[in-house]
Amino acid sequence: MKKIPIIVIAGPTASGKTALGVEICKRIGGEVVSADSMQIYKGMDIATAKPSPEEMQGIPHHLISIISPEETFSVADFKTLAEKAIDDITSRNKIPVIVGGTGLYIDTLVNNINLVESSTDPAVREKLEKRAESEGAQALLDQLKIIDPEYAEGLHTNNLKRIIRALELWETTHVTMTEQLIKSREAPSPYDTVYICLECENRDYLYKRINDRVDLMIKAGLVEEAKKYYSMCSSTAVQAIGYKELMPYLNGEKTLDEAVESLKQSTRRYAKRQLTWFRRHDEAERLYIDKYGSYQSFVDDAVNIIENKMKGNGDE
RNA sequence: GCCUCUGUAGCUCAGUUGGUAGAGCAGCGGACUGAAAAUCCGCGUGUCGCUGGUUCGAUUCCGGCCGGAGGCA
Repeated sequence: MKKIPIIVIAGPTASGKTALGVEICKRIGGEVVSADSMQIYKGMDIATAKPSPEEMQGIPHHLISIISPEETFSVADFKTLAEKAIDDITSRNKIPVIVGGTGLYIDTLVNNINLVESSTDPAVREKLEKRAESEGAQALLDQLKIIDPEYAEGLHTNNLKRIIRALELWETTHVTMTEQLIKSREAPSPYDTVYICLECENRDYLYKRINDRVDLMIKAGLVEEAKKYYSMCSSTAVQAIGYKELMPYLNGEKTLDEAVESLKQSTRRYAKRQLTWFRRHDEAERLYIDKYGSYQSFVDDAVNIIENKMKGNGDE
């Protein structure tokens, strides 16, 4: 069966993925599929640095601002929606360009990780959380050791979220995490992927871009946006970097400057984690954003890589 | 000008009765399968201001110099 060509533009926050994605779409006839766990939410525009209509330059963008901040969202939801978007795009003879910084979402989609169905249950999760409070995380980990020793082996006692998730998976489906890790990978990926990863040789360069962008967000009205949306955010949406860091200021516990500093720091740490995630992709083509003399040469390089790779893939 | 205090990690500071040093924060590395902008794990990164002296050995004691803070004139 012929594989579907897709392009991935990954990289840390503030590395220029959005702009590059649009440029690539213009050159090769593509449409953007956002792989961003927070841009998915309506209204949270400034905090998540969503592209404005002008920045989109007429290129269709999928999976941005499609669900309410009150709703929860997960990788599984993302995969379903992204597959639909890809079908839609390819049916119109356009190329899907996956742009985003949520590594888990991207890899789940691209590698066609098939997650077991109906494996979440808020009630089960809550019950496990309560048990962890009364009995301690170690008790849960001990239980997991009996159910799924292999997976439990790699978990630290402090990693309560993962312990709970593994137990939840078992209680709702009687599939162990170890089984899911294997089964989920059995189906081959339907995609021929050109994976481009934005990197930065000098970390300070990226950090400066982050700091500057946070300052711009504040000027653009991030504080007002936080007041408007923070209280209605679901357990997923509250995790966004931007509002929670400003709350101490809005509650009078910190000055605005202090809150902004901590917002910048959270963003820098996030970028670092993203870099770690994408670093493991040996197959990805890396573009170092601080190594180009002009924006034009940067875009040219990216397009060249894509065209060469796609030609190569087509020959196979 | 004199007196006092002070100089140790990127920052704030501990400390060594003389055997080249350690906390917090910052930072760095890693993991990641339905919360992932989340969550978790690991790692001191150092001319102890400079320079002489005493000593087997000085970041530590003594002298001088330089920088900083305060006080008296």
